[in-house]
Amino acid sequence: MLHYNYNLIATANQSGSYYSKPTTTLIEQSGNSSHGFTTYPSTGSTSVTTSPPSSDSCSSGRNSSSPDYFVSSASSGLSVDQTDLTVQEFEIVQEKIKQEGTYGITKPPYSYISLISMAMKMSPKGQLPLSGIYNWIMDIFPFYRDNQQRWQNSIRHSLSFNDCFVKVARPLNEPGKGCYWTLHEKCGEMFENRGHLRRQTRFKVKERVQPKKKKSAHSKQTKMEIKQEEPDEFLNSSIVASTVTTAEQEEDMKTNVTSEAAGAVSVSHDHASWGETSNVYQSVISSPQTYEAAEPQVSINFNDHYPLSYEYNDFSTSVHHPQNYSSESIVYNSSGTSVKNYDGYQNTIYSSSDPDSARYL
DNA sequence: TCCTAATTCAATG
DNA sequence: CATTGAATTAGGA
Repeated sequence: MLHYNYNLIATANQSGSYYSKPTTTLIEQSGNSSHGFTTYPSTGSTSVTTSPPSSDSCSSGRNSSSPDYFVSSASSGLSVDQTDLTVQEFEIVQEKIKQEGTYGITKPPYSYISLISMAMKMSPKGQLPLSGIYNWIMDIFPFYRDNQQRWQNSIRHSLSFNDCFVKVARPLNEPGKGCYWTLHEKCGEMFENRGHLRRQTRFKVKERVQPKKKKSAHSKQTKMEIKQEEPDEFLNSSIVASTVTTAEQEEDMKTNVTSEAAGAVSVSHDHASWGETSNVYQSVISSPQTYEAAEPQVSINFNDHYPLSYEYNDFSTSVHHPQNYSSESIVYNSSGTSVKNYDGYQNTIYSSSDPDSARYL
């Protein structure tokens, strides 16, 4: 079976790692495959543990040229873990890439939420700066090399709005701006059932209660419910501090995600701007909390987030991308941010608002 | 058809 | 870059 090879190449240097985009090569795979994408081990139906960056598989001392950094159960002949549909989605993406050289210019059938999740899960540390998310998306899905202003704004909105994404402070001695983003340790597989377009339920850590009633309260707000408050300790649990998801926390999560706790609830305020219990509409915003920096006490070099360079086949530079996209290597600086941009890539093949794009998939 | 998740525009810090 | 609001679009039960 043919697979793209995303071998890790240990060529990181002190000035930071970089991605290189080598020439396209297909490698013959037998048995276990190099999947090309990676996810964290899925340990259960309710949790994808966003493991501390320090335990990222990328830095676990494997042979640098071994593709086993990328784990695939789907193409190994084993049954696919139902909780790990992300892997399956990746398989689909890869198939598409194999056929067409790139995912193609069509709009991928994934929501921004799922794109962000994929990018994070694929990254060596499970966390990426905003620019890293942008670049990953553009690398894999050429569609998003257009209309950047629009969708990138949406990405930012998604990151801020959804509790499943949490900020991780940039290590103190690491230059660069912006923080890292990672998945909440207990957001689970958000797209368990079916596609990656719409989740059944939004993952919420804690309901943000509207601090003050805006006048002109709208009709939409009539039908609201009060959801159960999450224990403070849950809210405050550091995402980098706990690898283990306790049974209790599992319960919390389930409750959190699915409950509508009739007649809840004592509200404990740990954020000044959170008002009293009241109705919530869809604008329940996550706490603007920033988690502790990853491995703050560990010596940090610039390669912490991209400890190793890796190269992958250049599916994004194949036949289907417009000519004005040059395929030179993407070089990531110390913060994992690509210095390459697609600014010159404003072709007009698409309108991102083209509702019909997906039908070509 | 309804509920609400997702997207978009855009103001503000 | 990040947060938030509001309006709109759209997935899918």
